[in-house]
Amino acid sequence: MTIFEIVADTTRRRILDYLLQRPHLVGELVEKLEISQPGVSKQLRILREAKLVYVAKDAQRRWYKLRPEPLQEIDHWLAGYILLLSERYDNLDEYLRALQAQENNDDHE
Amino acid sequence: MTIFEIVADTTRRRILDYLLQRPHLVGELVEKLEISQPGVSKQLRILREAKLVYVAKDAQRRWYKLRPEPLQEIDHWLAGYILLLSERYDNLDEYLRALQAQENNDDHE
DNA sequence: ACTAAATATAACTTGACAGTTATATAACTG
DNA sequence: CAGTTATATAACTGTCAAGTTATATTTAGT
Repeated sequence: MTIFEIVADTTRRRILDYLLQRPHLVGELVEKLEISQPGVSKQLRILREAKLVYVAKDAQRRWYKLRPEPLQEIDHWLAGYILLLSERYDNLDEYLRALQAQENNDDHE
Repeated sequence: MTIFEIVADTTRRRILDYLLQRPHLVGELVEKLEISQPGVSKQLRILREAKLVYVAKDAQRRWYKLRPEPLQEIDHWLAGYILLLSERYDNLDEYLRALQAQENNDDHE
C-alpha cells in the first residue's frame, strides 16, 4: 500500500488529524470516529505499518502518536505541481488569459 | 471521489506526471502506460471530472493538458503536518532524542 | 460515400479493502 | 483467582473501482 493510498481513506485521514492535535487512546478514537473498535484498530494497524504512527504502552492502554515523516513523500511529489502553479501566478496576465480560454473551451463541450 | 482518492491511483499519478512535462495525446499515454486505450480513456475521464486536466480538440485527436489547481487541497491538508516536521527540525536536539526513544520502543514490540 | 484512425462509452469481471461480528490476549481490580 | 477493561486479531461480507473486450462516435483521407 502506497502512502497515497494510505492517506486516501477518509477514516485514516481523520485519525491523523486527531493525532495532529494530540496523542489519543484507541478508545478515544472509537468515540470520535463512528465505527466499531475493531474497525479502528484495523486502520491503526495500517497506519502503524506505514510508520505514520507509533504506540506507547500504558498498562492495557495504547497511546497512538503521530509520526509525520512519511507524508514527506506526498509533499515531494506535489512540489512540481505547486511550483507550476506559483509560476503561473507570477505571470498573472498570461495566466488569466489562459484561464479564460479554458472556460470558453469548457462551455461548448 | 475525493482528490486524495484520485491521486491515490498509480496510473492516474503517472498520467499527471506525464502531463506535467507536456500535453499528451491519448494515444501517447496508451503507449507509455501499458494498459488498453479504453483503460486510459477511463482514467482520463476521471481526471477531467476532477478538473485536473482539460482537453483541446484537434480533429480526431485530443490533447490532454494539466490543470494543477485541485492539487492545492492536498497541499493545504499536508501543511499542518509539514509544519510540525519543520518545527521538530528546528529543535534538532530534542528531536533526535525523541527519535531515539521511538526506535528503542520499536525494538521490543 | 467508404475506409481507416483516434477516442469514448458500455457492459462485464475480478480483486481488494473497509467495516462487521466473534473471539483472543493482556493487564487491572476487588 | 474471577471478573472487567482495553485492545488486537480472525474470519466474513459487500461494495467499489481498475482494467478488460466489444462497440459507438467522430473526423480524415481517398
